[in-house]
Amino acid sequence: MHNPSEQNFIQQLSIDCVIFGYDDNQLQVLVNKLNFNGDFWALPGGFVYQNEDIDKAANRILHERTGISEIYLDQFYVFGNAARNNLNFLDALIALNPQMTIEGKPNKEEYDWFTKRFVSIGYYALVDINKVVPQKTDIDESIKWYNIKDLPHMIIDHNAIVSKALDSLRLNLDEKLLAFNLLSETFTMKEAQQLYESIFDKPFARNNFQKKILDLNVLERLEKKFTGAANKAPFLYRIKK
Amino acid sequence: MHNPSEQNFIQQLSIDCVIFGYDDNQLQVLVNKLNFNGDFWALPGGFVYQNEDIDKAANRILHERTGISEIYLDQFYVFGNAARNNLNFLDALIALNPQMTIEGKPNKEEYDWFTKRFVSIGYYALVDINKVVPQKTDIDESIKWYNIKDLPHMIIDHNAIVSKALDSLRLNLDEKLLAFNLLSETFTMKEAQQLYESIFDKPFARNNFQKKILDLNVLERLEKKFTGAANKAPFLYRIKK
DNA sequence: ACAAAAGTGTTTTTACTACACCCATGA
DNA sequence: TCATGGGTGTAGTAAAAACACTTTTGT
Repeated sequence: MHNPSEQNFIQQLSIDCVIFGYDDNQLQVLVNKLNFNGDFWALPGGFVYQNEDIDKAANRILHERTGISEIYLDQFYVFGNAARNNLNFLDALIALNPQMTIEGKPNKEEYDWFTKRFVSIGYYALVDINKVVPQKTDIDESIKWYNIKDLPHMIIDHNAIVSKALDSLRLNLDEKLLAFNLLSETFTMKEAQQLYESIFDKPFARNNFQKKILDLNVLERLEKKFTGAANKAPFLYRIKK
Repeated sequence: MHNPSEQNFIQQLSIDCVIFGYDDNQLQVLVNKLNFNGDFWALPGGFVYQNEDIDKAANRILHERTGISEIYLDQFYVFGNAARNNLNFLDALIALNPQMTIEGKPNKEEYDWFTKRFVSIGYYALVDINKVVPQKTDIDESIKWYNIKDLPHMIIDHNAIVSKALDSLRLNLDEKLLAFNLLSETFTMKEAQQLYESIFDKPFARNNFQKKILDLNVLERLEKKFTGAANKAPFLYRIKK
């Protein structure tokens, strides 16, 4: 685990990323499991270099974890409760990881920075799940997509951060036409509808949905997609360039 | 000027407050003029104690400057460009304030913390301008209300912070019914309309505005307000408890 | 021919806007 | 009685939701 003070990071400031993907008709969130004994999950996050814009830092973290850049990314909230520190997490960690102690006590110097209170800026990203190869860092045992309705219990307030990210996504969805970032380059209207339904967790009327989306005037209709099913083949769409 | 590192503040993190009031049919913003030679204006701001929630810190800063608490307060954005520091400000300051130098150079130690890059959390507040007695701190020469259309040129990105705050206010206005925080406890429909018109900088139709606001079902109608004018007396309204 | 799912058109409802009228008030 | 501004009702318009029908596809 890196000591941010050694790396010219801003102290006590972190960035947490809620990376949304879409698969299996459900919203998915990228979560890593930490590389310690015990089950500790966390959102991908990081710190801000002294000479780095916070937006750049969020992009860097995202690129490290997903391998892609030029992804949609939006700052949505700052989590800054005074109680927001890693003390509980460290206690649980120490109990299960005796190698982290010296004569039964945690190595105070090494973990001092880490147990301080952190103010964390929340960013959410929307990515095409097929273009992403999740990347572990050295503190991760694994990094995987989890259905947003079935997330593990994460450290600190990371579950609450996901909730708030989803609220912000819903608010900004229509305004910024950003849902399509979650789909592959071409998609059918039904896929778009199912995506919207999974984000808002409610059904939409098929015909009215199509009308509403096409009236946005941002999609172009391509060829039909023949699936072999015994029914009318749907058109494929793509975002207008 | 306080050195935040001496006061157990989180380093390189600040809070800037856009305090909105309403007077003279126009939105007003509380701005202080700094207590140095030269014309330096800044938004009321401050820092976050190690053991203090960021929301509490914003409330504390607001209370210091306005004397009131339980005011509407909302975090709206984080300003975190790497170039966001006080170097330009300090240069201008030094040029006009020779007493701040030692043998022609600024006292490096004293201003070191101050010239670092700061990440600032923006909060906006809505206050009843009549209940506020603006409070100077020791770094202020004055603190005054300025018409939002006629703000002075402020340090760093403070003018941009006000713009962003106004955008957020407009977006949240209907949703959170918070405009009425800017009015005194009882008000006429015309006053409410003029407030909305000043916030959105456009006219509303009188009858439709009344219908829309009353349909929100958050106001109760009180007695009439007789002004002595030769016309029908308007009703007073108050937010339902 | 049939079921399934896609495309499209029509009606209904709702919300918003524009226009119009009447009423209270004090000079 | 008059001008002024406030309250309210109604008609028109546009957007959203509900309903209905037709077309394409492979078995």
